[in-house]
Amino acid sequence: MSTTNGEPRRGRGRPRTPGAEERIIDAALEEYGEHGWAGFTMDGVARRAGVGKSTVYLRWQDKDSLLTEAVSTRTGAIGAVDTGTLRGDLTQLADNLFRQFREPAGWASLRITFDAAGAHERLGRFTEAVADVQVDAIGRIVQRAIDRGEVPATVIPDWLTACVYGAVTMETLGARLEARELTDEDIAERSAAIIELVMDGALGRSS
Amino acid sequence: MSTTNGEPRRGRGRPRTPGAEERIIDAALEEYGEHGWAGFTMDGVARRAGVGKSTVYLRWQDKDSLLTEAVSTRTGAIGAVDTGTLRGDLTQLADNLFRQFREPAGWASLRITFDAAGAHERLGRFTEAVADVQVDAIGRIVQRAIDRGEVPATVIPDWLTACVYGAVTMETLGARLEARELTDEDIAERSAAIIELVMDGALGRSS
Amino acid sequence: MSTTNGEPRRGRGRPRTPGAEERIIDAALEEYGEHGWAGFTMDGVARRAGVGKSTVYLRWQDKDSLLTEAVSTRTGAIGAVDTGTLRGDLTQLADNLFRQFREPAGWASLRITFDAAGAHERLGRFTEAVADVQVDAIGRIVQRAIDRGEVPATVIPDWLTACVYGAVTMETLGARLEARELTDEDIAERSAAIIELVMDGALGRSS
Amino acid sequence: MSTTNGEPRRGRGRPRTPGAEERIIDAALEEYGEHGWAGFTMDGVARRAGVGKSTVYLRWQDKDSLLTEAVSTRTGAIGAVDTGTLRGDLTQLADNLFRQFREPAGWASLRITFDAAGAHERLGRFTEAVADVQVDAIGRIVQRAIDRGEVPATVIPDWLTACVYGAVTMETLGARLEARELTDEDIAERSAAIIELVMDGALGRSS
DNA sequence: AATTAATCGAGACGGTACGTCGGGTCTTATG
DNA sequence: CATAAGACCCGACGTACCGTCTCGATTAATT
Repeated sequence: MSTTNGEPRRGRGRPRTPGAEERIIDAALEEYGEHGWAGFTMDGVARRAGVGKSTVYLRWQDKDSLLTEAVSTRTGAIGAVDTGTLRGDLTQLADNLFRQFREPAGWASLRITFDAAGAHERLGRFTEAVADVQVDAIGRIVQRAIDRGEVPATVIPDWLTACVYGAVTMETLGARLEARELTDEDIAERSAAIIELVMDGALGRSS
Repeated sequence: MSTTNGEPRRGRGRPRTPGAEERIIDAALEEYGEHGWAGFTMDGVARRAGVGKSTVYLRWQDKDSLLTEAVSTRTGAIGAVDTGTLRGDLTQLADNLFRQFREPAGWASLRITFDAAGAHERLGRFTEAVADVQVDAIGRIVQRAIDRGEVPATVIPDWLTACVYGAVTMETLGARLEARELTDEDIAERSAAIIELVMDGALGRSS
Repeated sequence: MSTTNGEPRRGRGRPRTPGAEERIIDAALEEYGEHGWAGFTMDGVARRAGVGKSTVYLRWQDKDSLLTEAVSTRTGAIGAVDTGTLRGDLTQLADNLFRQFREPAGWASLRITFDAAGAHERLGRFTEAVADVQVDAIGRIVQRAIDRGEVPATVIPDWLTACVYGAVTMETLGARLEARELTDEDIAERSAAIIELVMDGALGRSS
Repeated sequence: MSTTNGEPRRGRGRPRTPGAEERIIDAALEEYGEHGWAGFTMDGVARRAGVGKSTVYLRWQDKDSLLTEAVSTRTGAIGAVDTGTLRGDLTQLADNLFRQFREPAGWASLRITFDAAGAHERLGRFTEAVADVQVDAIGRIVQRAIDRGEVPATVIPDWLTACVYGAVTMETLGARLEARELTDEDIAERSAAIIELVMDGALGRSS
C-alpha cells in the first residue's frame, strides 16, 4: 500500500505533486499489461510516468507494493447492483466480473491475489480490498433476496460466492488460455448460464 | 518442457546423472513454495539441488520452462474416479482437487496457469497438461452419467467443470488468504456442499 | 565564490541571516575533514549547519564553489612576516606553513588545489587566492633581502618558493601518512633544517 | 588493492579473463584523466573497458580501491638511476619525477596520495607503494654518494627527499594551474636548477 | 497598519551513479 | 560427453546525492 496516509501531511516542505500518484499507477498497469511480471521494471514505470525513481520509492516501498496497490485501486465496485430479483442481481454481478477480468488490471488483480495467497506473508490490506469487500457484495444481495422471501433463509451466501466467482474466473481463464476474446454477447450468455446452473442445478429443474 | 527425450541417448561421454532431474524439480518447487515467483532464482534452485547451473540449463532452456514442468509433473491424475454415480464421481473429483490445491506444488500449478494466461505468449504445452487433460476428466464423468441415463443429454460438461473447479479454487483461495488450513473433514464437507449446489441449485430442490 | 557582494544589498525583503555564512563554512570544513571529498555532501553540510539547502545554494552555486571558498577563507596571511633577516623570514614562513597544513582546513586547501590542477577547467579565482597571493609573499621577502644586500640580485624567488613550500608539504604528507602528529618542536626543527638546506646547500657550507 | 592473490587460485570454475584487469585499469585512468574524480564512474569504466560491472566488482571492492590501484600500478620505478655522481643522480631523479607528474596517471597518483592522507583511514598498501618505495630511492642514491666520499655522512636523505620531491611537485602544480605544458627543455632546466639550489644553497656558492 | 518582497527551514522533484544480485552463456578442470 | 564450479555481460534493484523547485512561515522596508 502507499505510504500516504489520509491526512495530507500538511507540513513544511514542498507538497507532493498531485497527479504523480495517478500517473505512476497508470504507467505501472500499462507496463505490467505489456510485459507481464518479468519485464515489469521500476525504471520503466518511472520513465513512462515521466518521474524520477525517487518519486516512486517515496510513495511505495518496493515493486510489489506498487503493483499490488496499482491493481487494487483499479478494482471497481463490482457488487453495486440492485435489479429487484436475486437472479437479476447475480446475473448482473457475474456480468460485471467478466468485464473486470477482461481488463488487464482486473486480471492482474486476480493473479496477484493468487500470488499473495502463496507466500505466507505480506498480503496485508490487499485481502480486504479484493476478497472481503467483494464477498460482502454477494452477502448483501442474498440477504435482500431472503428479505423479499425469494429464497429460504438456509442459503449460505459464501457458497454462492465461491461458485459464481469461481465459474467466472474459470471461464475467463479458459478463454485466455485459448487466446479467445470474450465479446459482450459471450459474457451475457455465460453469465446467464452460470446463474441458471447455480440457482436451478444441473438436474434439469427447468425441464 | 525438458529437452530429454525418452531414449537415454547413450553415446560416448559421461551419462547424465540419474537422480538430477528429480532433485532439481523438487528444489524448484520448494524454492517457489517458500519465496514465490520473485525470490525464485535459478542459482537458488541449483544450489539447493546440489548441482551446477549448467546441469539445469542443459535440461531446461530457461526459468519458466523449469518451473512450468516442475509444476505439471507433480499434477496427478485428478479425474481418475468412478464411483458409479454422477454425484459420487463429482464429489470425489472435488475432493481430489481440494487435496491437490492444499499441496504447495498443486497451488503453484494454479498460480502459474494464471500467470501464463496473462502474458499473451509462451503458454505452450502447459495449457494441455493442466487445463485440457483435466477438463476431459469431467467430460468423461458426465458422459458416463448420460449413458446411464442419470442426467439429460443437454447438460454441458464445460459449464459443470467451470463451476466445480472454480468453487474449489475460490474456497481454497479464501482459506489461504485467512491462513486457515483445510482439514480432511473441511474438504469432505465443502466438496459435498459444492456438488449439491451445482446439481440441485440454490432454490432448495432438497426442500 | 560567494555571490554576496560587500554592500549588504539592503532592499525590501528579509535580510540574510547573519551567522549563516559562517556556520555553513564551518560545517563544510568539518564534513570534508571527516569524510573526505567522497562523503562530503551538501545535504550533510546543510544538516550539520542547521539550515535548509536553499540557504546554501542561495550563497554558493554548487558544491565545488562552497568547498573552495570554505577552504580559502580559512587560509590566513601566511607570509606576513618581517624578522629583519632573510633566514629569519623564511624560517618563520615555513613555520607558518607547517601550522597551516596541520589544521584540517589548511590541508583541505592543499588537496583542493591539487584537485583543481587536475581537471583542466574551473580553477577560477582559486588560483589567485591560494597560489599567487602566497607566492607574492616570498617575492616580497626576498626583495627585502636583496634591498638589504643580504643576497645577490640573481636569486630567483620562484625557485625558493617551490623548494620551501614543497619541502613543508612533503614533510607534512609523510607525517600524515604515518599518522604522526607534528608537535611545535618538530615544526621548529624541521623549519630550521629546511631553510638551512635551501640557503646553504647540502654540500656542507657550514662545515 | 585487487582481491586477487598471487597464487592464481587454480580451481574448477572458469578462469578470470586474462586481459580484463589491464583493460579495466587502462579505462579507469582514461576516465579519471578526462573527467576528474567527479565524473569518474564505475559504469563508465566498465563500458569503456568492454566488461560488465560485476567483472569490475569481482576484482575491486569499490570505486576507491580501483582508482587507487589503477594509479599505483602505473607508478614506474622513478629512482632507478645511477649516473656515477650525486648531482647527476638527483638531476635524473628530478627529471623522472617531472615526467611522471606530467602524465595524467602520475599526477592522479599524487592527488590520491593527498586524499588518502586526509581521511584517517584506508591508506593501506598505498603508502608503501607510493611513498616508501620512492623515498628509499633517494636513500640509496645518497648512500652511494657517501660511500664514494662525495658528501659528508651527516647529510640526512629524508630532508633531501622532501626538498626535491616538493620542489618538483610545486613547479608542476604551478604549471598546471596556469595551464602551461612543461616541455622537455623546461624539465631539464628546472631539474638542474632545483638540484643546484639544494646542493649549493641560495647564497651563491657558485659566485 | 497593510502591503510587498526577500529569506528561511523543509522536503519533494527529475536525474544519475552507487554497489548488489539474478539471468543466461561460456570456459575451465574433473569425472 | 556430462558435470560442478564459477567468471562473464547485461540490466534491474533499492539507496543516496545533486541541484532545482515549491511550499508555509518569517522578517524588514515601503506604502
